[in-house]
Amino acid sequence: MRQYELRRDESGTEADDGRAREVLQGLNEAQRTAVQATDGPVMIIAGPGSGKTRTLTHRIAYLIARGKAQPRDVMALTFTNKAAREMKQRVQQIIGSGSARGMWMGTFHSTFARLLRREGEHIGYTSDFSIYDTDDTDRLLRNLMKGMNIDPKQFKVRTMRSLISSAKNQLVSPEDYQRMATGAAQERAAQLYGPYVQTLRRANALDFDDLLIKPIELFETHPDILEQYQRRWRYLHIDEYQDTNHAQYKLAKLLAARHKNICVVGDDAQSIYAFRGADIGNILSFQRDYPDATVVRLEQNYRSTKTILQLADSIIKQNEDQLEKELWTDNHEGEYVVLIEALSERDEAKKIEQTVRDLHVREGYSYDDFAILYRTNAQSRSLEEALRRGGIPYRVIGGVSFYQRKEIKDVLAYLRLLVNPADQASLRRVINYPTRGIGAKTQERLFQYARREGLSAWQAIQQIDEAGLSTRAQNAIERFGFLISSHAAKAESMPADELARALIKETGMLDELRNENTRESLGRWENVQELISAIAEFTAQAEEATLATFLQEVALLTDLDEDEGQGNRVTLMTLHASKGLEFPVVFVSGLEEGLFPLSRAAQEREQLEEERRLFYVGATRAEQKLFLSYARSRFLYGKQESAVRSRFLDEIDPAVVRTKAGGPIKRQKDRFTLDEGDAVDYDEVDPHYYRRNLRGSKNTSSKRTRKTTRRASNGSSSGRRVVYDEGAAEIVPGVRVEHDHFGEGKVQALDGEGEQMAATVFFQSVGQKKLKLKYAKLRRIG
DNA sequence: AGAATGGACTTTTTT
DNA sequence: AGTCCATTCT
Repeated sequence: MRQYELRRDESGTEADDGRAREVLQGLNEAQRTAVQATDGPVMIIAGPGSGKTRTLTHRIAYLIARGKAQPRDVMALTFTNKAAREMKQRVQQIIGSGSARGMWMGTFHSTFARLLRREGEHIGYTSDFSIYDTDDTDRLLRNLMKGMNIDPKQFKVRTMRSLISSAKNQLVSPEDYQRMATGAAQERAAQLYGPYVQTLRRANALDFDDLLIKPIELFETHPDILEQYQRRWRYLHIDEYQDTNHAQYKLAKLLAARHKNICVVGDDAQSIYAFRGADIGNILSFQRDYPDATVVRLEQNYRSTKTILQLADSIIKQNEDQLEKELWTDNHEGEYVVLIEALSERDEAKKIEQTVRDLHVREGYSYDDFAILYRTNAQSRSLEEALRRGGIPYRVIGGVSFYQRKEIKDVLAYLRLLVNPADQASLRRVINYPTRGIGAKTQERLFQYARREGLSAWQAIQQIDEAGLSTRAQNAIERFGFLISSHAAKAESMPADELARALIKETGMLDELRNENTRESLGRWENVQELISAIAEFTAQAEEATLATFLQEVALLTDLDEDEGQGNRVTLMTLHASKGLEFPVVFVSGLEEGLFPLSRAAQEREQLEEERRLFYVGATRAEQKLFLSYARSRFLYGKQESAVRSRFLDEIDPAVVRTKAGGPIKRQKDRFTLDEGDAVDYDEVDPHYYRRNLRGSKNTSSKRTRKTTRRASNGSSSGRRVVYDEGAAEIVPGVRVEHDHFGEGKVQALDGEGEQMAATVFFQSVGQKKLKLKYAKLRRIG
């Protein structure tokens, strides 16, 4: 594509028209309509693989090419930082380098963090505020709960956090929430909400929700500032609009109110973040908010084969809530979608690994053509093991990312404390790490003293001699105070990376890691070094290159933002993380009841529909080949559990799916009929049945329906599933065995390893016995 | 103060 | 299996 110089002062000339025409090249009719609708509100309803981000990008380029807007008039809000980066690069590719300068592109969170850096002082935040992630807020909440005698066993911290979070997102104040809270959990959350907000405030800290609601507060209390930004951002673009929450919706509305040049892109069928407060209603009601909106549908799919699209369509058709949309593609028919059936999660992983290897060797796919998707992060383990065994390079996205690692968070906490001494969460985190003689008791006294005197913890440290502590404790605290303040004093004169290095060195963290001298501790040591390089790199090239900015941006980074990166590797990630990506070959694994859909989600229609959309998202990541897999038993939470394959497999169009052997797939209903011939109805089966513990038969659910009781007790018939595993002993829970003395019995459970392996067996003659396999000669029968 | 040990409990997705 | 907690040991 030809490059253009940006000529700011010649907008509207013929040359610019030519440039604008070029921006439209390679777009289909619908995409062009969306690009050219430059005035007023626009909603683009776009299916997967329809080039929606591309359309948005070209629209921005078009606005500039046509002279409708200067780069600084444009704002684009994306789902990930990476998406923003790519969009910026694309715009520059299309209309010339440097042409995106001054554009605000980024996620909602990073964009409004930036805004608060500039304007936060108007509502009482200095620009070096700390951003608390869920780890920090959970700690903080746990402390509050302790102080208020709320039992964390009865009311989980994460539950409290998410209740408070949704109240915040709904813009409900602590006072109002106290009034409207119903039920024990909500009432507790209402109790915590006020103190929680105050603690954050005192710490000059913001949580993720604050990054959105504080700007709203700012705009509502300072109309002049709002107007200034309304004037500036004349063109507002929002990608993945179906995943915006109420606060984001409100922000968009405020900013667009003046010019109404708001362009949103989204797909209601891909809304998968309701648990985080995303409101699918935002996209469904866009036309109500902007009655004169231009609505464009992007229905042509450029990504997937006809077969894959047909499968995806058969999934999403099952949902009641959706906007009308007819997806189609010019692509090839493609191959059947393949269902991989496995006996255990190890077996599943092995079969996936073999398939990857096979396609790599026989069909020449490169490793980065593959993505393996799963519902929960815990599932990556067995897949990783299989890939490692097979010598296939891979990378895992999500899970514990670099900036979530303990050693990194520790260092970051030190640095945050330097920048923002009010930051209480960080102070608590590092005050006694590495251990320096400030134990729990001393800390408690310190915080008590601070509270009594109405001081921040940091202020209390400054005057610790008045706190009446033992000399030893006092000295330890003074030393810690000096450690922080002496380095904070150097912050002005020293480059951030050097400062970080000096501080870390003096804390003794590095020595401790080195002395431990294990592979893990050396890895951690390297991570810390890497962090210091990252700080150096950031300060060398960022626009606002302060340590505070670094810390804020780092808090908002995700694994997804990482560059595709080095090397040719298979990608492993959750279905959620796969949003917006595409791969030639995709595996959707773990299609089992209770896992996908998750058992909690299967209860209510709305949640079940979200799971189904998640399946839809996963399936539509695939360009050429799609594999679905499930295992008949799975090792979860320390136990081997049996599993029934997912109801989603029954919902998909059987005409496009084949088993690995090439045969048509059998429907669940055919396989798991009861003796009487009744078909299995998912709604009637106790969900616990699916995840019944095969070992230890005691804790089977008491709330089984009549049908399932009958089914569970009827030994060898079609409903019974038994755990097998390749290479595993013949003796596994569920099999019938024979013993020289006791006769026939059934294995209930296995435990211990190697020599110590013992089986709990129920014998008809003598009842339950626990026998060491080494001594008892058990023979498997049947 | 801090390390070591044992028991209870886990059971989702993430900006 | 891993984590968090309380208790006990050093």
